[in-house]
Amino acid sequence: MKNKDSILDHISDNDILKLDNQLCFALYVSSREIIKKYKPSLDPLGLTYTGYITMLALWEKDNVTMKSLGEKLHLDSGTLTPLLKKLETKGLLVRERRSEDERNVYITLTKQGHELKKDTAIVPRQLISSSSFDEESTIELIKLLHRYITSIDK
Amino acid sequence: MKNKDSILDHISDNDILKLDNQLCFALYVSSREIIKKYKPSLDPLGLTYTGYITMLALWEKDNVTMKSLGEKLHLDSGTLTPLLKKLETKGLLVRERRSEDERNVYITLTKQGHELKKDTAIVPRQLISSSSFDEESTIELIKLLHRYITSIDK
DNA sequence: ACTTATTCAATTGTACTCAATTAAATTTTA
DNA sequence: TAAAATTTAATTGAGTACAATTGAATAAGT
Repeated sequence: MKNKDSILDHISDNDILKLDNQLCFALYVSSREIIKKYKPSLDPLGLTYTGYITMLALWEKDNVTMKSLGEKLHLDSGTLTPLLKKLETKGLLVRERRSEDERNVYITLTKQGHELKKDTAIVPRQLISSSSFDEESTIELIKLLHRYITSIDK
Repeated sequence: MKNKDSILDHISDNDILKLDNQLCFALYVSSREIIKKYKPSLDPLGLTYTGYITMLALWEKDNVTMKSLGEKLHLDSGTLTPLLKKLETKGLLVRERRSEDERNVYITLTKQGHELKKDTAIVPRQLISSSSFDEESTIELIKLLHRYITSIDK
């Protein structure tokens, strides 16, 4: 059984180093540009981008350990500990250790944290409606990215 | 002429806030995860990820102003000034103002900067060959991302 | 020419992001 | 059960990102 021909077999050093051929660079730019677009919508809510996606995760499921939250968001304690402390200070959530296993920190939304969800629903709507990228391509792109993340995760 | 039905017309607040429906989150995770994958390849070269893409841009075209380099990389002076100073300290490039317009800082690669290109060509090859994501999808993904970046830029 | 506006890089301050280390709690193993 | 290994969060330090401000140089307007 033959291996399929790979692009790598024929591409020159010069071409393989071109910025526009790098998946990493396309992801890097896209990610930073889209995060910038969120700022005007998030500022009035008092949320940073990282705070925003953390709240999205918690609105889906709170009363979770920091570890499982970190796995969902692909963030570690170095990022999450200070971020969650800030969100706690803002009154959106509570961090607590429980006697069953004192190592874990459980994150639970407060009433205020739950209530913020209503005001936040306009955020993705604003983003999508101000975008000139068509819905079909957006859905296709999200699907491809999920497949990519699954492949890179292992 | 009727407008096409938009997903936004029917989707619930709950669904539109789901993490897995957010393009921004898929981009955010993909970008950070792929950058992490580069670290083992870049460490031996003494390059950070940002230093790496900066060198890619300069290997395509050096003797450019910081401004035009920043536009290519979507980075501003707050990020580039300290980064370029570090790359200059490492002997990879030179930063200089010219009498024709003292506002601009021109970036030029040194001999050492040019020579690093040879050793770097293995980096994207290592990444691609260690990836379980197929080439066809990768190319498709890059194309979609370029279209997306073009659309978000304006 | 002179004033005003613009451009560009540098600086400052805030907020991540992550690798590596530390310390406490729990689990596993001998 | 006592020692060793593992798990979990917190901490530390380096390196970005980026908005906002500053200051110098140049361009535009009068």
